[in-house]
Amino acid sequence: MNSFNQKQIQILQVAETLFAEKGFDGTSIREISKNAEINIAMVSYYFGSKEKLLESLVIYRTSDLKISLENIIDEKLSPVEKIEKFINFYIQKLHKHKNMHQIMNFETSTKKRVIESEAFNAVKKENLETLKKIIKDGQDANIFRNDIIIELLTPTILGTYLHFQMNKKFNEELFQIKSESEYNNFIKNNLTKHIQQTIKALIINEIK
Amino acid sequence: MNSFNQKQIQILQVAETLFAEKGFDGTSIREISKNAEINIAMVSYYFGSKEKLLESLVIYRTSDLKISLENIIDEKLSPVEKIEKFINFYIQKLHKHKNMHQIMNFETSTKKRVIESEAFNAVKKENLETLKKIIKDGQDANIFRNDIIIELLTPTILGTYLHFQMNKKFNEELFQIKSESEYNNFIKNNLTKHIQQTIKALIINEIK
DNA sequence: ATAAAAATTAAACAAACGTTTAACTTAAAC
DNA sequence: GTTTAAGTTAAACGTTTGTTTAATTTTTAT
Repeated sequence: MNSFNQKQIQILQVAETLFAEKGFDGTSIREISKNAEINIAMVSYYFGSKEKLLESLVIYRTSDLKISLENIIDEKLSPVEKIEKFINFYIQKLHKHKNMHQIMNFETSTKKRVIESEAFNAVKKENLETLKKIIKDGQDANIFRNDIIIELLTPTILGTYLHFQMNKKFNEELFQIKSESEYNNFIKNNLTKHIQQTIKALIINEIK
Repeated sequence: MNSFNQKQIQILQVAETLFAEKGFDGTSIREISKNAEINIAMVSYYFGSKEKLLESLVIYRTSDLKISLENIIDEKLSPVEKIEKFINFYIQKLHKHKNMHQIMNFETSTKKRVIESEAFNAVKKENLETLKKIIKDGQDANIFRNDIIIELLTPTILGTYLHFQMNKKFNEELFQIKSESEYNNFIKNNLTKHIQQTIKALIINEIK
C-alpha cells in the first residue's frame, strides 16, 4: 500500500521541501510540478489531490520518524548515560527530518486541516514510555529524583530544539554562526549538550 | 503613525485570530471581512493589501509584546526569586499573546514572506540582556554557576512552552485536561513551575 | 445649509488556484 | 505484432483569490 515509485518519491520530496519552506497553503501544485520537473496533472494522477499528496507525504515519512529508542533500555549503560543517548538520538532524528517536523508542527497546531496524526502520536507515546522506563531504572537505583513529571521532560527536550530551530536566523547572529555545517555542528554538539545538561540537572538526585 | 481607529482594530483582531488558526495563506480576505462584519474592500481601503494588513498587525501588537522585564532587576529579591519572576512574567505574556506569537513563529521560520521583525528581535535582545544581568548578579553572589550559556536558556524557557502549546491536544489527553480554563491553569501553575525548576536546577550552584 | 472628505458598498477585474479532460506516447502483456 | 494498460502532455475547466472601480452614503468642516 504505502509503497511509492521513483516518480512519486520525487514529487513527495519536492513537496516536503516546499511545504516546509512556504507552508501547505503557500505552495501551489504548479510550483511543485515545476520543481519536480513533471506535468501539473501528474500530482492528481498519482495522489488524487493536493490534500491527499500531503497525506501520502505523512505516510511516506512516518516510518522514518519511528525512531526505535527502545533498545537503549537494554544496553549496558548507566541511567545517566541512557538519558544522554536518548536525548542525543532524539535530537539527531528530529534535525534530520526537520522539514517533515516543521510541516507536522504547523498542521497539528492549525485548525485548517485534520491530518491523520495517529501514527505520529503513537511514536510520541512509545518514546515517552521508553523515557519513563529509563527514569524508573534511575529512580530505583536512587540516582534520579522521585518527584519528576516525566511528561514535561519531552516539551523541554524537544521544545528547546524547536525554539532554537525556529529562531535560526536570530541564533546564527547571536552565536556568530556563518555556515550551514557550522549550524548543524552547533546543534549536534553545543545544543544537544545543553539539553542533556538541563535534563540531567533537573532529574539527578543531588543528595548523595 | 501606528494608531488605528476602532474599525481598523476590529479588522486586526479578527485577522489575528484567523491567521493564528489557519495561517496567513490559509485565510482569505473574504473570510476576514465576513467575520469582522465589514465589506471586502475595507481591508484594502484601510491597509492597502493583505500583506500590509499583516504588517499593520505586527505594528499593532509590537507594543503589547514589549514586556518590561527590566524592572525585575531593581526589585528587592534574591537572584533565584528574580529568575522565577522573570520566567513567570515571560510565560504569562507569551500565553496572553499566543495568537500573535503563533503567527510570528510561522512567519519567521518560512521563506515565504519577509516581515519586519526588527522590533521583535529588539525585544528578544532586551529580554536576553535582562536575563544576563540577573544571572550576573547571581554569579557574583556565588549562587549561580559560572559556566552557564545564557543564550541557550531562552530556547529552553520559551521552547518548553512552545512545544507544550503546539501539542495542546496531545497534552490535554496526556494530563487529562478537560476544559480551557483547566488548560490555562496548568500552564500558569504546573508548566511554569516546571520551567522554573528546570532553569534553577541548571544554573544554581550545587556546591554550598 | 452646503461643500468637502471619509467611509461603505456591490460589482467587476485579472490572475492564480486545484482539478479534469482528451489526445498522445510509452511500456507491458499475450 | 497486436492489444491493453500505464504514463505523460497541453489545454481548458470552474472557482477562488486579492484588488480595484465607481457609485453611494455618512460624516466632518465651514
